[in-house]
Amino acid sequence: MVPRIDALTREVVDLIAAVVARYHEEYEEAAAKHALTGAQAKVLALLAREPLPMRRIAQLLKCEPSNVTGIVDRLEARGLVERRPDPDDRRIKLAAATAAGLDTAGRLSESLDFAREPLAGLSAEERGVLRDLLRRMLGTGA
Amino acid sequence: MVPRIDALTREVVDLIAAVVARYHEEYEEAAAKHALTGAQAKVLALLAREPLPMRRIAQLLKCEPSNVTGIVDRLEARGLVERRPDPDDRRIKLAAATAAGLDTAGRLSESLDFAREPLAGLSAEERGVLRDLLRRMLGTGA
DNA sequence: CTCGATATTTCATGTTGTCAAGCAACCGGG
DNA sequence: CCCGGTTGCTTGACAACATGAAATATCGAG
Repeated sequence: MVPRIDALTREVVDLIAAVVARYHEEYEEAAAKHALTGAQAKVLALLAREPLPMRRIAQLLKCEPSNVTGIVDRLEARGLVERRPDPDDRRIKLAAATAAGLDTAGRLSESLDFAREPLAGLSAEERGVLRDLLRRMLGTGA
Repeated sequence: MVPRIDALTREVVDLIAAVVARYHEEYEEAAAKHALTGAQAKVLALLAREPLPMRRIAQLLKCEPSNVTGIVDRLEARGLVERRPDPDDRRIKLAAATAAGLDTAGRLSESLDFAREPLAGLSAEERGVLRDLLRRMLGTGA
């Protein structure tokens, strides 16, 4: 039998759940401000950094490639993203942010206030401690 | 020039994003183990604590009541949840977990390993520090 | 009793997600 | 070269989730 979770761990898990809920809420809200869904905002943010093959987007989003087709379709229909051929492999289609897409992505990341808001109450030193703890939490992955 | 968000805060935000992504992944996975979707698991977990009016579920899920109708429909079709009349107000329908629902909810929460896995690497003292930092992050949002 | 507010459902619609099937293009061994 | 297997993407059918508007039933105040 698995040992029971102690009260402290339980509380930390609940706090993490609260952080997750709040992060999501703010992310969707920020995306909606630009008439984007969460998934669309995520893809646009990825493509604002560099063009990516459809397959790669699916890997990063942990979903099926056929799903990415639809999301990119909608972004493309709004002129935020375009599909380009890959010069080295004609099977591959590179999704890339257009100028309008880059602009939207920029304004989107500015309105992601999750950064400033909840972390504002912590000192630089405390943020450093938090960073180290989160790093170690994520470090040993499965 | 002073960046809008310093590098340390940026990194903490990225780490939080990673935690959020991982939390979701594991939550969906745990739900899928019991043939539930994430939304269904969430509602079932709520109802395992106490019966709730449809409207209240919608508030807790931050979605429209009409959406809850469908989710509860699916849970009810599988015998995990039932709708009861509210003795005090005949407009209200109380969604309540059945015995089977309570059983599933119990096994579900056991398989939510997010607790043990990533936190296992931290000492009790470190978990205490993490708890305090998260509390303050969520506290007032000031 | 009547009127407005509340609780839920139904319907239409759109987005996200899966899976299976299909097509085009790459790549290896003959 | 060509052939067969693999890879990358799209299409189609379908389910779940989400919203908004409209319908129904009930409550509560005047």
